Amino acid sequence: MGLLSKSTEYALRAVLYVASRKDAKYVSIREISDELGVSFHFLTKILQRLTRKGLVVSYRGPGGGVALARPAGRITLMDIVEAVEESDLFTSCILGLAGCGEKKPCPLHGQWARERTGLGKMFRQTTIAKLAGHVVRDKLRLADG
Amino acid sequence: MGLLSKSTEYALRAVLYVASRKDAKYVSIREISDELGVSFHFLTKILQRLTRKGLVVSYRGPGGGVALARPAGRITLMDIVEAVEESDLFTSCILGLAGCGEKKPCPLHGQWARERTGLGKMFRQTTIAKLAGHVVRDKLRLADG
DNA sequence: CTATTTTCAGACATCACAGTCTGAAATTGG
DNA sequence: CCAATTTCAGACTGTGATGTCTGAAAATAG
Repeated sequence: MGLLSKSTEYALRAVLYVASRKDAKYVSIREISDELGVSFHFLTKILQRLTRKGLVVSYRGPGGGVALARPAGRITLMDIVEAVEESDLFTSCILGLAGCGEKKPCPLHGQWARERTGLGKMFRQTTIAKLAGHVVRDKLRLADG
Repeated sequence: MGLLSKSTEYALRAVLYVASRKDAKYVSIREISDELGVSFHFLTKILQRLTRKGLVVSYRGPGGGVALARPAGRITLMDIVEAVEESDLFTSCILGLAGCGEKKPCPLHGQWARERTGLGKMFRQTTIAKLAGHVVRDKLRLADG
């Protein structure tokens, strides 16, 4: 099992792509799906979710597309993950036990809680701006290959 | 998305349960599924996988059931995960990009690689014996509630 | 040998995620 | 107004993980 769902992977890649071309006003979903090599219609649904959540703004018609709703430096990975992913990786028990916590821990609770905290910190502290800058400077790819 | 699949969660809980009752020679799958509160038939399939992989030995007939194939101190969480889980969480790209690695990293590669290493260490260094001991000593539960 | 208990094996059903398709609504440009 | 472009909306299908069911095979006890 991957850490993130396909939907979340695509959402992150799409947002990073948009951020990495901040010269453009709106970036069309068709361009994004072509560049990322993913299904146009599927990506459309995912980006609509981000639009409804207010992370992205969209515009219809020629020259339209999507753009970030706020500066990339104020959007974190966690913002995207929470908007798309439903199950909460950062609070649930690694053995899937309901009610696992400090009071009634599962045998792995302590160790998993530590790892989970580190992961959460990474997602909360990393901004789209930082990664998009990384992409532009080092010419990193957002597609397979 | 959870970190582990349901199958892997059940496998870990079942193995921990068996290890925590090391007085018994064989523990029947019926007893395990009752104690864990999971489907008997589903758990049977998962334990058969562990049997085929050589982590567990089984015996049919009255008084039969499953037992650990080697001392719990020589079975790690990683052993179980690798036997049940197919996709490899500990080597794949967090954005799902094929060919992501040190040479052609995705923008998140560095950060994810660090977290991933910590996770892998936890799974590789933690033995069933340690956790089962934890369960027995502190009377921890392996079922919901 | 017979009946019971248990794992083994595989078919089948169910469900969520992933992906496809068609058409409506909005916007632009001529 | 008209045609083209693009997002929005939702129905539909495919696929793999999850879960259920039935019966065979092995072992035990009487």
